[in-house]
Amino acid sequence: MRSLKHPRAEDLILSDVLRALGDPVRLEIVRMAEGCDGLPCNAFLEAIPKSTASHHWRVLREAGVIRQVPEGTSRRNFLRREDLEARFPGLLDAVLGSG
Amino acid sequence: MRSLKHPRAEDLILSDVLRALGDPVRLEIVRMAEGCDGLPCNAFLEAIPKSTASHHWRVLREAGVIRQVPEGTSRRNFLRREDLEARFPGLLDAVLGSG
DNA sequence: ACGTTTATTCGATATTAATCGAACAATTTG
DNA sequence: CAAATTGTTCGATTAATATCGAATAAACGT
Repeated sequence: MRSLKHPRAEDLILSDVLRALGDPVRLEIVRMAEGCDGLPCNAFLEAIPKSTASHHWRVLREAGVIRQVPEGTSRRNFLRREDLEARFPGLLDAVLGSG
Repeated sequence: MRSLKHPRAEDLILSDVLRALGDPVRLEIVRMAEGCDGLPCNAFLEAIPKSTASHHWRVLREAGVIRQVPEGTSRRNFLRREDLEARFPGLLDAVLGSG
């Protein structure tokens, strides 16, 4: 369960980030992740099945929106605020700040 | 060729806007539209076929990113800056400002 | 009316993406 | 080692999207 590939900050691609965020479910995930650093992947397992959630976490990770850190059998999810800010200044704030 | 449906500013949906922008071709269109108010739809017809371009303009229009104003047999395309700014402050600038 | 210009719509195809159950993998704990 | 916990991967299905040529439509000029 190791080997989680994360793109480097300087390799983030804007259209990939926007597409990752351009899905209602993932937008919900990201909003939930805001202010909840270290959120586990099953954060809202009553709402959607494990495999679906896993898929969305993966899309977010591969786009560089979140970073996943294994911890036991679980893993903690972090928004890549600094990396996103460095590459696309103001973007994450704009996305999170909007109702 | 009339009846171009545009969503109202207050009805813009963030995930729709992000998905519209989350495509390399459309991002290119929007970047080109920046500073080129009134761009016609065939702005870069050497690059992509008419029908494909029309499709992308439509996605952008229906998401509320651009406004299309008929003018003769053509139509002028405008970024909906104010509307986007009112609904999602900082978003468009962040998208356009990033390399 | 006719042709030209500009753009949309249709139809078909191909690709990508979302969903979710079942099986599997990795880690921790007893 | 066995069981429990947490996620991933597989496989299948369904839905959405991208692409583009050909036909169509609308507005304009002559």
